[in-house]
Amino acid sequence: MRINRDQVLAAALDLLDEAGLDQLSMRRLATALGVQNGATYWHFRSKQALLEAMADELLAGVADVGELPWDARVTELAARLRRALLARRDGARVFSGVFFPLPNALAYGNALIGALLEAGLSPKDAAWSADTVTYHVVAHTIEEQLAPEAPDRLNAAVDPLRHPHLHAALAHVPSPHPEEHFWHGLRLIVAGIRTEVPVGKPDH
Amino acid sequence: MRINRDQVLAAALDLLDEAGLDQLSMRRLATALGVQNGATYWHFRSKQALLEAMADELLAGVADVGELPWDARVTELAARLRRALLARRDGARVFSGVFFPLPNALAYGNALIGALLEAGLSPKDAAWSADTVTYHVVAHTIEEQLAPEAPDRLNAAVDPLRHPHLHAALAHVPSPHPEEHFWHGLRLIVAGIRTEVPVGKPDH
DNA sequence: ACCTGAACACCGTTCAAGT
DNA sequence: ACCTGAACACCGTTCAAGT
Repeated sequence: MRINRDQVLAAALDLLDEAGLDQLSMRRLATALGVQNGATYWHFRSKQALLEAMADELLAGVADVGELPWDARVTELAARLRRALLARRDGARVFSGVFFPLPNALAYGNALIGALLEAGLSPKDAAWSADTVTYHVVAHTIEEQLAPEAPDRLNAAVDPLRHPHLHAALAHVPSPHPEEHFWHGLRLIVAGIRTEVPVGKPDH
Repeated sequence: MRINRDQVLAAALDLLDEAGLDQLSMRRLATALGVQNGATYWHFRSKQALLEAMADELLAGVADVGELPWDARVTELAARLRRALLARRDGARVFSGVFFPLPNALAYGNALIGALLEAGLSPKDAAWSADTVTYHVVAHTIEEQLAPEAPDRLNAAVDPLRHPHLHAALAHVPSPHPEEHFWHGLRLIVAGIRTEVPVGKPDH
């Protein structure tokens, strides 16, 4: 059997969908490719390197947004990142285990910071606000992709007397409407960013 | 050798500090306790159960905040959660691998939602805004605890021509001042929450 | 250049048997 | 009640040897 790097990457992403991140092993991957255990190591020098390539593959095209006012651009980039992570099982966890410096991730970071600089933020505020946006996208999406298990255990654990406030909000946590939940948090953050945009830099 | 549940938990947290989450194995833990591999399984039915107990142990006392205006209380809770996660190596990753329904985590969630309900938010907005705050704390702290490796690889990967905006902000990402970075994002989120507090509910 | 075969040094978990 | 000893079914990684 003869395989190339792209085939390994594609097979790894397919195996991710089938088995999930926790069951994704180099040995199962080799078997799926019809090859011996050691063979994939010629194409990726470690499992970590493969996971990084997978993470960046997920982000293909995420940074390609058109001309928009800064706040709509920030929102669009966040939404595109979320959709990209949702496209594969455990996509958000794969991405968060890796985080930065591969091509598509860099393009995303560059586009997001660019929108915030254009809004009039300092480089520092732009970088930090970009992180806040990305933290929300990734953390929200991780929870969204884990959600299946959560609700029953939580309902059983919350004592209305000991945790009255949590109990009052229990119908909304974890959210049965992840899409709205996502937008709510993103709107909050963009509203917060807007408060630090200097006056005289209106966006629309 | 005779051990009890508390000793296993304490030894696990010490091993976490020494070895880090990735090197924390049930076998190393047994060895540290001077006991055979199977022995810890009498006290915790799985590694996952042990990690959950560790996560909740980290959060001891986090919810114990005094009477404060709602926004100061939200800020205080977030800061206390961050400090609790920073207290042990990889604390944020341990917590994020587990997330909810143990006693100290429930107390934290209850206190945070309580502050937001008192601000005048609906249960839904309170629950969702609480999640946004917690996402920020956890994601920020994970990155803060990983930081050692990140900066050089990133500097090498950013091409000033291809990523001009990212390049302009490179001194701030990853942040050399995690404390300020944390407060910046938290302030943003609290400012965003303030925009959805109904009028006639001033807090100070 | 790219794969096989086989090994090394680990894992989490289970469970009969002991005390 | 709590631990030992030993096994089961896995891991990631390396590397001489083959083609």
